[in-house]
Amino acid sequence: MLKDDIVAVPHECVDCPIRHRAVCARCEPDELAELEEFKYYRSFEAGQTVVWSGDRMDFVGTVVSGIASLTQTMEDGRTQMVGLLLPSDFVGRPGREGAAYDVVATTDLTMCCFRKKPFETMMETTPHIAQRLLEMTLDELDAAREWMLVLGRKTAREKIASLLSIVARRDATLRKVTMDGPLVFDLPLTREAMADYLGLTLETVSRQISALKRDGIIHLEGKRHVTVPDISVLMEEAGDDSDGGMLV
Amino acid sequence: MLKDDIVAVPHECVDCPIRHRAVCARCEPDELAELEEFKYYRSFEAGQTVVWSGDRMDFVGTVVSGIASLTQTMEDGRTQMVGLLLPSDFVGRPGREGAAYDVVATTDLTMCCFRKKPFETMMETTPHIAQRLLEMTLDELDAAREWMLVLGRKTAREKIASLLSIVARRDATLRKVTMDGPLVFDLPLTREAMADYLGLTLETVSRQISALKRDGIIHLEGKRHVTVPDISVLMEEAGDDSDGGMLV
DNA sequence: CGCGCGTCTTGATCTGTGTCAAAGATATAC
DNA sequence: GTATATCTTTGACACAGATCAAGACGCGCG
Repeated sequence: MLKDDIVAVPHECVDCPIRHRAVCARCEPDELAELEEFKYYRSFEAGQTVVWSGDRMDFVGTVVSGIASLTQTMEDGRTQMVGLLLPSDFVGRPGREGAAYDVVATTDLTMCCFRKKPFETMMETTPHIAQRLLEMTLDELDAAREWMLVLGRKTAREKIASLLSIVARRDATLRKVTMDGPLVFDLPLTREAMADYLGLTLETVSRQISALKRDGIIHLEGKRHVTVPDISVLMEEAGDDSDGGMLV
Repeated sequence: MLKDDIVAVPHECVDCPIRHRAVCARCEPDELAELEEFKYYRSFEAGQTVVWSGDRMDFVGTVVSGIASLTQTMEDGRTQMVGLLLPSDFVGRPGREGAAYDVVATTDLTMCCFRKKPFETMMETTPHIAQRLLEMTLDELDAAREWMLVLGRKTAREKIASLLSIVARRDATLRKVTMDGPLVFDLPLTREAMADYLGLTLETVSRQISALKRDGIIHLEGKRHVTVPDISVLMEEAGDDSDGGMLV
C-alpha cells in the first residue's frame, strides 16, 4: 500500500518551512493564520510520482524532509532532471493550472501543502508574498541557467564535480563541517539520479566518481558517504570561477 | 564610435512593449505615467555587451528591436547561451543588485529602459506589477527547464530541429505564414550563436542543417532564409511530443 | 574589377561518452 | 544462513560529435 495520501492536518505546525522560509520571510506570523485550515501533510515513498506533468496541480507546498525532483521525459524514455528540491524548498506555480513537469519523490518524502486556491487568494491580499515568490522564482531561474552551462559545456568530470560541490553547499543539514575544513556529507542521490541530473549515463557517473576518488579529489566510504579534503580543489575540477555561487 | 548611449528620452511611447506586454497587462494605462520620466532608449551594435556578468545593473527594460542574449562564459572561453531575448521580452531582475550573466546584443539592438529604483518603488505600490513579473519569470523558468532537456538529452539533429521550431513560433514578426501552411522565416542567429545556444560546435550546427536540408525537412535560400514545408515533420525531428509548448 | 574579411560548408581524423555485458556490493526477505 | 533484488563498478567496443584543416561563398570597399 502506497503512502500517497494525506497523513495529517494539524492546525499548528511550528516547524513548517513554509512559515519561515518559503513564504513568510517578511510576513507577520499571523498573516498565515487564515491558511492554517487549508494546510495538510503528504508523504511519499522513494520512487513515487507526486504529480504528473500536465496534471492539474491544486496545491503548493514545501519539502519538509527527503528529496523531490522535477523531471522531463521524452517518449522514448530519455529523462532529464530539471530541478532538485531539498528540505524547505517550495513547489508550486501560483497562477498556473497544471504542472509543467513530473514531480517525483527521489527519496522518502514529506511535504507540507496548502490548497492552491486559498493560497492564491492570500497572495492577492498580501503583496509581500508575491514579492517573496518572485524572489524565489528568480533564484530558481538562476540555478536553471547555471545548470544550462553545466549541461551544455562541461565535461563528465566537471559535471560530477559541479554536482558534488552544489549538493555539498546547498543543503546545510547535510553539511557536517564548515567551509574551510574538509567537507563531509552523504550523497542523497543514486548514480542514476545523478546521471539524470547531469545528462549522462549512470555508467559514466560511476566511472567519473571512481576517477575523482582515484585522483584523491574525494574519498568515499560505502557508496554514498563522501569526504572532500579540499573544497577549492573540487571547485577547480568543476571549472567554476572562484566562489561559484549557489546553484540548484 | 559605439552606440552604447542614450539615444532618446521621449515621455510618450505608444509602442513601447513594456506597456502592453511586459508589465502592464493588467494595469490601467496611467499607472505607468509616473515612470515616464525615468524611461530612456539605448541602442547597441551587434556584438556589443549590454551588461557584464556581476556588474551593477541599474535598469530594467524590454527589447524593442533586434535580439539580445544572456550568456555564461567559463575561464577557458567555453560559452553557453542561457536566454534569448526577442522584441517585447523583458530584461532585468527587480530586487537584485547585479547581473547574473552577460547580456549581449546578438544583432543590432534597441532597448527601452527604466531606471531600476523608481521601477522597484512602483512595484511596491502596484501589486499587479509584481504579479505580472512573477508570471513572466515563471515563463522564463519553464523555458529554461525545457532547454535543460534539449541540452542534456537530445542529439545534435534534434537540437537543431528544436531550435528551428522554437525560433519559428516564438517571434511572430519572423513568421510569414500561418501554422498549417509552410513556415517561412529568417534565422536571426549565426551558426556560432546557434552552437552556443545548443551546446554544440558551429561545425556540427552547419552539418546538421545541411542534413536537414538534404532530407527535405527544411529548405534554405542563402544562409538564413528558411522554409519549413511541414511543421509537424520538423517537430517530429525535434523529438517533442505533440504540440511542444512555447520555449526559449 | 579584384581584394580582404567574416561567415559558412565540407572533409579527415580523433576522442569522450554511450552502449552492451557481466560481475561485485549491499540490503532485505525468507 | 541463504536467496533475491537493487545499486554499483568495471570492461570492451562503437559511434556521435569535437577538433583540425582547407576552401567556398558573400559583401563591402578600394
